[in-house]
Amino acid sequence: MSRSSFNGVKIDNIRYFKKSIVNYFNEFGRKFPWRDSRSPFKVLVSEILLQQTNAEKVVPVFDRLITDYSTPNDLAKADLNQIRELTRPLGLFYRAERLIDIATIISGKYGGHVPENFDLLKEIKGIGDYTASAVMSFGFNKPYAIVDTNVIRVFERFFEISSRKKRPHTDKGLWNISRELLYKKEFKEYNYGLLDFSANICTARNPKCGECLINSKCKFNNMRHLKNE
DNA sequence: ATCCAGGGCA
DNA sequence: TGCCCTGGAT
Repeated sequence: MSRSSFNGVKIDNIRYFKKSIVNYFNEFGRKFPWRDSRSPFKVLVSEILLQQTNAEKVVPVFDRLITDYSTPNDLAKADLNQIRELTRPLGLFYRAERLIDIATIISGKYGGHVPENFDLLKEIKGIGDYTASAVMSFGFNKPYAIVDTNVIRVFERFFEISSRKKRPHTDKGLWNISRELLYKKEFKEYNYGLLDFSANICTARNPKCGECLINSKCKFNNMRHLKNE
């Protein structure tokens, strides 16, 4: 069995975890319009819209946005107020500017093509570690691991680890763990599965441990049982 | 009525 | 390190 460690804490059940997450996706994975296409631009737009935002609400906005502005060049030329109007239902109004700024850089500096390079993506203001990784994985079919707060929560609970960082998503150790856990054969299914599992089962509040398929090996759930009995 | 989760920037 | 903005939980 593969083993690793995080801050000195042993991590086991890695194989089991990977496989279970992929299985979860195959059975319960969510369908979203941005998951149908392998267009890096669509993936990028969707990830900007999804930040801090309920995925269900993003669907109609994404459809509209990607129809009216199907390329970075189109979006770069968009009227800010139009984009503000379109994204209004999602809140976080700075996103309208962010979308246009990102499209402008892609349009101007990269000839209208989303750069297929993690570091170049990160150079663009508005794209951080998570978004760059998501674009590489979902948009460019590259086996990049993802780390966001939801993913971290799953790791922390299942493996009973905990980041000491104030901002865990910047924790190098967690990124390393995530890379190790990445199921490289089906990394997309695994990454999507991780997101869906964290959104539907391993939620921040009131996690649905009762219907969780991997609860028997989950440290968090086992500890929970000990407390309640 | 409040509180908290949630990526990335300045 | 606070802030953006809203829904969901308490």
